[in-house]
Amino acid sequence: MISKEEHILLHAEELFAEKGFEGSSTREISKMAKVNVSMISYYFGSKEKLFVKIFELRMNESLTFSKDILANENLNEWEKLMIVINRYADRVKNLKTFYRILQREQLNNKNPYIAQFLHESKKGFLSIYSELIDKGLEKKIFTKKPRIEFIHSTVSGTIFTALNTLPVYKEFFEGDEDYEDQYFEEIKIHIQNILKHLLGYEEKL
Amino acid sequence: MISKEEHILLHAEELFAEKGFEGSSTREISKMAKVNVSMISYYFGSKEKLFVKIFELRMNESLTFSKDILANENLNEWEKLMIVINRYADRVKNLKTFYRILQREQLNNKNPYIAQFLHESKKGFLSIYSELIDKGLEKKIFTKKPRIEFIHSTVSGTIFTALNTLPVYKEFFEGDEDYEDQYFEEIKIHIQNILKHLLGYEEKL
Amino acid sequence: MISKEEHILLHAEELFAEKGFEGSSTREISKMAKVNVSMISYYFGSKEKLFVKIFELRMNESLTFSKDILANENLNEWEKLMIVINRYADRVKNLKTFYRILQREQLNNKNPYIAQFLHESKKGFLSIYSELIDKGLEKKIFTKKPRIEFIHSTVSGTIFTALNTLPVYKEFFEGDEDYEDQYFEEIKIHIQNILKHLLGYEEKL
Amino acid sequence: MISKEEHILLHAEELFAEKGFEGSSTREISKMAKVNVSMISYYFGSKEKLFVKIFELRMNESLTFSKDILANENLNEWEKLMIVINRYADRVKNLKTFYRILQREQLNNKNPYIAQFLHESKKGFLSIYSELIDKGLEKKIFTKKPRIEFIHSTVSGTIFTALNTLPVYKEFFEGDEDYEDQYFEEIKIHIQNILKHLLGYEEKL
DNA sequence: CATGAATGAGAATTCATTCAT
DNA sequence: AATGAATGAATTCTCATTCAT
Repeated sequence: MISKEEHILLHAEELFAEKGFEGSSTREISKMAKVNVSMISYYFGSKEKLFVKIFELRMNESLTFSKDILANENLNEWEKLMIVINRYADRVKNLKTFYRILQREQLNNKNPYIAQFLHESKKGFLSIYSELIDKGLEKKIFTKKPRIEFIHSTVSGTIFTALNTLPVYKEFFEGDEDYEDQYFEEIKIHIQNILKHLLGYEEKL
Repeated sequence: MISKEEHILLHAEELFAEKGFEGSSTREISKMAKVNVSMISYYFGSKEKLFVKIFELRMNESLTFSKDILANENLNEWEKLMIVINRYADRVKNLKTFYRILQREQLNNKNPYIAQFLHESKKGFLSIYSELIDKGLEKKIFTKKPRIEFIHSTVSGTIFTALNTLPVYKEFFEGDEDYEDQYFEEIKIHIQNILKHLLGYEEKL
Repeated sequence: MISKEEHILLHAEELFAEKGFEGSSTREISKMAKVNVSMISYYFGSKEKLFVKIFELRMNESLTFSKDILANENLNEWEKLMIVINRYADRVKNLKTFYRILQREQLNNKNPYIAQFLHESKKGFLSIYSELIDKGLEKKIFTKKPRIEFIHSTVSGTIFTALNTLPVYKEFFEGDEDYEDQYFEEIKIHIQNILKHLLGYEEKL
Repeated sequence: MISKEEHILLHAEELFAEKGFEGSSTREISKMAKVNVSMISYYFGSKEKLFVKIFELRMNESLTFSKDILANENLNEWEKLMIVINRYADRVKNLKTFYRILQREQLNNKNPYIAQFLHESKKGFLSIYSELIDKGLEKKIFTKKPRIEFIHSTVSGTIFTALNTLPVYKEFFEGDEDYEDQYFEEIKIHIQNILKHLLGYEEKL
């Protein structure tokens, strides 16, 4: 059974994704969640605190996301990198709603708490890429040393642009109903292909 | 000499970039532009019309953007592609402010006029990529046929993510004051590198 | 105990009667009703909806007004006609405030909903007059057949002009404080007198 | 050749008739008259002074209206009364626009100058009716002495209600395009008929 | 714990008028 | 004498939040 609080939160996430923070009114949230307006202040303190709560919820879900992978001794660096990126792509696809909010917030830089969050999260990815690539080079799995920023810009950028532009792609290429799912699978391979090239990685037989 | 109308428009662009459409109040715009609040309605009709005006202004600036390049008979497809992409990257860098607004509007889909604009603009890029790549393949300049969507996702995504994440990169890699300009020059080469790989293009000596 | 909503409505009616819709500001209404300005939007949605609400309230009060009289088998057509007109005159006198608004709205034709309302209401009176006079002629109670429009113009016109011009009459003829009440009683007899003449009706002994 | 001032005035009259004083903005007036907004303040001082100017213009046109008739020794009182009333009806019909404004202003009582004007005008009619009826009774042309207020209420009321309700009449009785002109001619006879009855006047052969 | 009526600050816009030219 | 750009007061309405129950 879902709690009333969570119920509000999920509807709020949806509305924030669609209309942004300022564009979403507490009235509309409360109408969608079919609760009284005052419930938002009651449960979360304020509209802004509700917003932050959504962030915390989703971000915490992915906190332990990569640590275990990095620590796994049965995987080599290329495999680890692929798992991190594939999981990331899946996550973005599955939490479309939330990642819309996140992208907007990246542009906003308004709420300092969230800004900090995003900042750290990005630095986290940069560290992971740094560590994996350095180790891979040491082990000679990788033969080229690219700028980490480029890796990040291309990986994240490709995933998010794919997500945001999908409807246009679908129309332009007259895709069927499975287009989206297929596209997201193939884009992982596309990224993998690019990374192989950038890192000079050769799959062994 | 800059007109009062243009003066307001430029300040509005800045604020919209920073806080979004809903997040920017006419009061604040007028305060920034040091004019009376009513001037916005007076010159533009409404806050929304001002917003659209900014769009029209910037988009019209880039209307004839690519047509002349495609028509140029002295360039081969690879060269054309590079020029289109490099110009795009430069433009995004130079009009940072506007492209923040544009990115947000991509997420919003609220104003139907602007939504249409963006939609067409994207389809325009897809056509250009399609045409150039097909011709390049015909002429055997390119040896691989990638999905056009992938090209678009990666090119646009890399540029925009670079733009948005630059402050984080700068901090993480302790970049100096020239970091930004250098980064934007190098990212063009990075994209070029990826495209060479994806298209199977080999530079002739 | 009167509700806050009704309280606002009554004060608004008064102000609308005095100054018209456009001439009455929400601020002034709220000041008169001693409530916060936002209460008007809160309770009624908008100033205009409040206005329409007043109309609906007063018009609904008089909906069943005439039907029961027309159906009464113990009254002849002359008696029915007199009751309809006398009730109308009384109503106009008792709801002076509302009928000021109504008269103005007749001149305005702005709000389509209200325009429709008034249109139907007038057609209702024309039907009643038509029916009663035709039946009265059939039964030979009436001996002359006047144009229904004339009956309507004269009956309604006399009542409303009396209402609007009363202060002038009172001053001109130096009426005492009972002048108004007496006048309204006598004007009913005056109308009756005219109608007897127009319909060729002879009271039987 | 019409002056610019008069040009504005006529367009303003039209708009005031349609939307009332508060409902008509100087911008709209200026747009209708195809002049700059500031012209209204420039020529008339203010919107309100323009409004009063319209009143003065139309009222002055009818100032000498009745005096000459009353003084005419070749007409008896009944004939004079008929001329006064017929002219009034014609005037109301011909200056529909202005009389819409006037009727609204009767309900408003806002501008004290205009209120005074209307007050005096009505008292003027009451005097004329008084004088003519008293003299007619002296001369035994009239055999009944009605209340002057009733005469006024019925005459003015019938004319104005006819004017305002004509569209409804036309629809209800499916009148053709000449309906309005015919109606206004017949209503004069209708009023004459009523007055004969009220004054006990018998036409001599 | 939960509600919903009520609040007042702030939003965008329209308005009549003024002022420099 | 005439213009039109510019003004700031006032308008209606929406908003997040509070408070009594």
